[in-house]
This record gives sequence, structure tokens and C-alpha cells, in this order.
Amino acid sequence: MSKQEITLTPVSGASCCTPISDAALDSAGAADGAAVFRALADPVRLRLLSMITSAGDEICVCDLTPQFEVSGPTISHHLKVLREAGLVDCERRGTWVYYWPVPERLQWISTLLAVPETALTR
Amino acid sequence: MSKQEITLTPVSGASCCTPISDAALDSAGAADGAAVFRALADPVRLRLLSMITSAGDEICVCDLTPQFEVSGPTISHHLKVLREAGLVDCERRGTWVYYWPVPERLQWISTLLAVPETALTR
DNA sequence: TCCCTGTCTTGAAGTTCATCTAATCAACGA
DNA sequence: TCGTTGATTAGATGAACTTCAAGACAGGGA
Repeated sequence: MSKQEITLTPVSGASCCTPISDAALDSAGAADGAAVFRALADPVRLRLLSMITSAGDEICVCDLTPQFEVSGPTISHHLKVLREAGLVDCERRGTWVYYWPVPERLQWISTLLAVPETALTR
Repeated sequence: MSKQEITLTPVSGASCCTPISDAALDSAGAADGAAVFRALADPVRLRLLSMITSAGDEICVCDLTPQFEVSGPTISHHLKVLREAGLVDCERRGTWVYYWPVPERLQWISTLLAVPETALTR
């Protein structure tokens, strides 16, 4: 299920680990970045990611769903969006499905937003 | 024009500067965060923000618009979204309008995504 | 094999968003 | 005062997104 539904390239050429502010993003890099931010642009998904990441190791879908007021299929849909953005990965083990974060991906977008010292002097 | 169109609270209570992974986000914090990510979830806006932030100090709208293939009003719309998300601010000086980044805001969302060491060990 | 539980996928309805054109507003100079 | 230039706002349209209900799929136990 999990392994490679991820379609986004983890990094777009030279824009890897380059803070957004060091040099203007090219169109391709912007499209990649925007796709990841779009995955984060929903309160349910942000909370899901937060819960998955704060779980320490991994977390079962059955522990996530009851925390929300939306239906199971909706949670499943949001998890799929996070998965396709490369932010989390999952695996079925027996009856249950477990999710865990992809730290490299989180670090990448975090770095993308890093503010260079030169911009902090104003 | 600029000063206070910003409607988002810069920070939601205890979630201030708390990495997404240190503790699960509450609904309010998730809504705030999602609103900012939604502002970044468009390639044009991401490039606009990149250009504004990489300009060093500030940049004129007239230098931004020609770099895109969309119309002026569309650029203006996207700049408004970035403004309302608190990511940039602007000021008219004579004929031209200048934009600059709000580093605290960028740092806030960057920190929100920071991955704690505990999550990097798997 | 059959049924039950848990999760995901599909299809449809309603809503939100990106974009355009046209109109409006602000500053400047003749 | 009027016309020009630069930027934003308003309204309309088509595309994309969120959500749910219904059905399908996977695994476990009788």
C-alpha cells in the first residue's frame, strides 16, 4: 500500500534545502512546494499530521479517527493526501493500518521557509 | 492600506512556537496553521513570497508582476492573500507600492514544522 | 467457507478557489 | 482640472476541493 504512491520529487533540483529567501524559487520548485503546502492547508490534515508526528513512532488509524467529527472515509481521504505529499507513510499489519511521519520531508519544507539572517535585520 | 487587514491571530495560545510534533495541535491551532499554509498552497504565491523575501529589503509590485504570466489583478489578489495571512506587509510610496516579508511569521510556521530529534531516530 | 471488523475507494453534491474583464482608486504632471 | 500610469476591488465563470453514503477489499476467527 504505502511504499511508492509518492509522486512528488522529494526535491526539485537546485532548490533542495535552499531557503525560499536565498534565491527566488523557479516555477517547478514553486509547484512542488505549493503541492506540499496544499496538503497542509486543512485543519483536519494538520491535526492528523500533528498526531502522527507527536506519536513518537507510529500510530494506528483506529486511534486517529475517533478524535475527529468527520467520517472514517473522510479521514482516510485526508491520510491519502498526506501520503501522496510524501509527509507520512503507512503499512497494514493484520487488521490495522499504522502511520508514521517522514521527517526528511518535514525538514525540507521547514527549510524552504527558513528566514536568512539578512532578512532579520530590518 | 497595509497596517491592519491581518485577521489571523499571530499565534494561538499555547501552540506558539511549539513544533507540530511536540504535542498534538488543538483545533484552534490547527485552523490558524492551516490558514497560513493555505496562503502558501499556490505556486504563484509561493514564488511571490520567495521573490519578496529574497529581495533583501523590499520590492515594488511593478518588479513582481512582469515575472508572471497571469494578469495584474491576479497578482494583486495573491498579494492580498499573503498580506491577510500576515506573511508580508506593504506600503504605498508615491506612485508605487512596496512589499516586504514579515520574518516573525515565516519563522513561526517554520518552527511549527520543525521535527524534534526524537522523531529523527527511526 | 462464511461472517465480522476495520479501512479504503468510488461517485455525487455542495462549497471554495484561481483567474479573467471591467471598473475604481491613488498619485503625478501638463 | 484633466489625462496618464500603477495598483486594487468587484463580479462572473470554470476548476478543484471537502465531505458523505455506499460499496469493495483485507484479515481474523468460528
